[in-house]
Amino acid sequence: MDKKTRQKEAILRALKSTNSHPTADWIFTEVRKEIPNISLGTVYRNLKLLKEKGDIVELDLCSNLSRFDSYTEDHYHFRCENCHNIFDLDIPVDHDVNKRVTADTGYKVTGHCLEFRGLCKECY
Amino acid sequence: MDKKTRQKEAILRALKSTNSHPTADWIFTEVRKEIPNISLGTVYRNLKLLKEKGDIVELDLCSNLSRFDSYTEDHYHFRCENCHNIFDLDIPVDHDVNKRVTADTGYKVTGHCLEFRGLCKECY
DNA sequence: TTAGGTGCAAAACCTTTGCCATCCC
DNA sequence: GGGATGGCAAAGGTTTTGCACCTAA
Repeated sequence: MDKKTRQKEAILRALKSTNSHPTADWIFTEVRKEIPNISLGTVYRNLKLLKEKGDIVELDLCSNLSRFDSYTEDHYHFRCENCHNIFDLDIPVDHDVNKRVTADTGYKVTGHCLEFRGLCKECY
Repeated sequence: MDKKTRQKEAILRALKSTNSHPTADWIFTEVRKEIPNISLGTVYRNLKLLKEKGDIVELDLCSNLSRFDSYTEDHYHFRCENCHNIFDLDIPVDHDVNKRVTADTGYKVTGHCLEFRGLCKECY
């Protein structure tokens, strides 16, 4: 298993050539310049292999994933990795961290998203 | 605009009846008990309307969204809300926060995901 | 009366998978 | 040779959209 192939090497090279956290489709477009008949399925399969091997990571990013809540106050979440439930956390939201990161990085930070993960009380 | 309809009211009621952060499909299943011929499209449309009105929120949760990175060290990200680029942040990762939240909440926290947002240096 | 909402189905996306050919080890 | 991989296309899952009909105000 884990053969070295042109496709896999080109995918890894494309990923290393950027720090823009690309999507599979971006990588596909990029690699196709070199291997015009590579298929998107191959890109997905190799990204999966590279991830399993630890050469790359699939990023945990925050985004609206069509999960809804009628509780509209700003709060943090905890996700159980066993039962996959998401729980509201009753801990204070750190609003000052936005200012601190703005000062530290130069980006104009207006908000943040923080999620904890592990095992819930039932699954522990 | 913003008419009151049976469908919209049932959707909001379903959402208020739970704190499980449901998906559109869960809401669809739930509301269908009351309005058997409601369509999934209507659920999506009303969730969008309710969100715009501020009655509900669509949650910002962390997840693997098929964005990849060859930089495998643990680090935080900043997302520009104007140009939508994602930048690596060169600030220390707070590993202790997992322990603190474990102590405060009773959940067994083993990791967290933190993302900042706002405007990047170019867009500011 | 009429702008906005609904149901239905099709389209649009994105990701995975099955199949068979092909390529390395 | 034979298991791993690739190309292709079809299948899956989720969300959006076009359209004709309906309904609340």
